[in-house]
Amino acid sequence: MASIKDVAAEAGVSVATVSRVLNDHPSVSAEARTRVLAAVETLGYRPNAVARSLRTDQTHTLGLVISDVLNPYFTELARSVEEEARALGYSVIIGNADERPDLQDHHVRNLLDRRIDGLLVSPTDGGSPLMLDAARGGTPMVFVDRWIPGVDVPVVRSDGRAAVRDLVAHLHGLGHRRLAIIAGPAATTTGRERVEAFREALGAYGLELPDAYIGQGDFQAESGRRVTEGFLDLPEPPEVVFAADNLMALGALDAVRARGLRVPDDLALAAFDDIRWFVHTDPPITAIAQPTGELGRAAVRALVDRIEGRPGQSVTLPARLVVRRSCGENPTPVQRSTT
Amino acid sequence: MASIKDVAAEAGVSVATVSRVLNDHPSVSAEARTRVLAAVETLGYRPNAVARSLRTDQTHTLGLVISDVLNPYFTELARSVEEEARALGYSVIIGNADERPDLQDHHVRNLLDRRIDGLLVSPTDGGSPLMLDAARGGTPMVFVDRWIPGVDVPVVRSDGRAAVRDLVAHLHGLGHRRLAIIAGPAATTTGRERVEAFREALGAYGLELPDAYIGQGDFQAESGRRVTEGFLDLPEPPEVVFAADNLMALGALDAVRARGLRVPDDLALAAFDDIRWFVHTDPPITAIAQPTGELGRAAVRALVDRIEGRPGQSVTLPARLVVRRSCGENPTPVQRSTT
DNA sequence: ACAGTCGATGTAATCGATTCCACGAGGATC
DNA sequence: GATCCTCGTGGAATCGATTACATCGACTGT
Repeated sequence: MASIKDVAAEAGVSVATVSRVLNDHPSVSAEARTRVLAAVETLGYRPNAVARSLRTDQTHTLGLVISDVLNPYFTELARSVEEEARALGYSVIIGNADERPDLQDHHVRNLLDRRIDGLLVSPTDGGSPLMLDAARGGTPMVFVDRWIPGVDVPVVRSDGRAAVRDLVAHLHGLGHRRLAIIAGPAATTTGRERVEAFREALGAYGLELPDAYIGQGDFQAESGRRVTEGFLDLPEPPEVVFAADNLMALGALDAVRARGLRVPDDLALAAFDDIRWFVHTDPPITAIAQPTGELGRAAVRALVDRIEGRPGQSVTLPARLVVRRSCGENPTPVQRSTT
Repeated sequence: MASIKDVAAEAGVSVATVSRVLNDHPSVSAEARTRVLAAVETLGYRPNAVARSLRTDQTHTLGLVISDVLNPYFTELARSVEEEARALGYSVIIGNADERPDLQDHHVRNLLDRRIDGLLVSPTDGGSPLMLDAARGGTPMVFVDRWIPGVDVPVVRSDGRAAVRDLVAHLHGLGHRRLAIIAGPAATTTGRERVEAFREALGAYGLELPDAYIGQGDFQAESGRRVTEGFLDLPEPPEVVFAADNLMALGALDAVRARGLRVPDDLALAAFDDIRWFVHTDPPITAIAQPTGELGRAAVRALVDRIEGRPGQSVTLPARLVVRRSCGENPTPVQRSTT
């Protein structure tokens, strides 16, 4: 592969001049510029990004560590992140943690070794030593969706509190009184927050959230299935299950189906995170939708701000309830005004 | 960030010795090794992968350019690719082409500039000049799922012919005679092949595939919706629609639903690529399942073989039909023996 | 006419690693 | 006791870019 020296030789100039042309530095003669450009063309030369990064100490690359690529919420997030990053002149390297802290650490380390300019993380746990060091250390960082408390890093996320209240209002209106939740890992902020928001919303109606109605999941489908089976085995099973993400909702559907039961007649179902398939499931699933694309874009903007020396804002956007038929028929149209 | 020089100073040895310890070169004294390791520990030193790559001309990185991250088939592929690559000591950088040739070229160029060790591509088109150059040029390359004919690059893919025959047998057995297909772009191999396989299979039953029953899609949901609407507007609409991927099947569902029609009574539906949600859609969707994980792993093995100087085999694995209820009730269990 | 300025260019240092080569000490061989 | 290896080590070149600094010619202003 041709290097800058080859181009310089071909054009009959020094490597400095070639570099100047490539980075369009002002003081290059038109003459030299055309000769260099011609040489670049004939040799099919492309600058070596590795060498360039070593010298400039910039990779123009963002690292994105997401919790699970198989979760449509995170792929949508990843897509919007890449899109916005590209628009701002950055590439993105994605690391998939599969909800495993060890894998998450592996990717963070790998990205740091590659000297990415900044890191976008949706942490799967409360923060390993490595993650905390990275956050405190030099690398610009932004949390997206989930975050780690007590660390001075901007957070871009969505607030589901109001939407959860709307959901509970909807469920209560349909006559449901025994409401259960499939929670995410307590080590994650979204794992805890969604339970708390649910409990608070229930409280407003004088309802309790007994421990038996809090199933411990891990944001993966299999745990949703397992927890739902547990609920169904209870002497007094819940009337509604609220899954804290879409994959656990899928697992819940598997469990209900395996028993030959029906949603919503035997068990109503709602989920956090809306995905396109929820429109076509049997029945269509009531869900809380996050402004995923906007979240991804805002996160990139915040990170690039930090990288380029500007402050870098935390952002919180509201989620909203999308009512479908999985919690009961003839739903009262409870929608929040925010779009 | 600490460099190898800092470590050398801290340990009281030369950088050469530090490098030897880090790459466990045999001729280093136990004494020096422990001193270096201690210095590494106290400084929290991590080798700069950029510098290392520049010197060794190896990045231990694979590029993966996929057609669409929002397509669950490709995310599953990406996941298995990353998994196998990690097991073999490589990282993966994913580029999402969104089914757009220009974006695909952007990512290929970007990956080449980063001097990745090898490239895994599922091309969105017949091959841009850049792609062809890359294939012929030095970079080891392997095609996965889709490929470009006439280029000497190993191909790892799945053969759906037998499964499509099974599908048509199933449909014919249910009494369907007017069968339509939502095709992928003619510029992609999978776009063409699936139509051809379908046509051939129909031929075996003396059925035609008229042009009006071939809808041109682009593997995205919106095109599936549009094409299906066209089918429904025909004076003699088809009885079955076979979508060449899962996203176009989603679009077809949208279209059917928008008209207040029902699957399979008003229109039967089948899809290429099986996904977990197909079990829970209304009705569950009959699909052709690819051994996606195995495909990804085989592709990585082939690519790493090439990178490390071994031949690099093409691999073709069979797909299989999974019958559900979207083509009609009481299905004859047509299953191929292969798992 | 001469000093000063400016624009274009080249030389060389530099980024952080790897690795060839030379060198010195110590042990084995005769 | 001289020679020859072997082993551990350090110095320095190298990878492919960027960029500070020096140089040189031409032009300008007085």
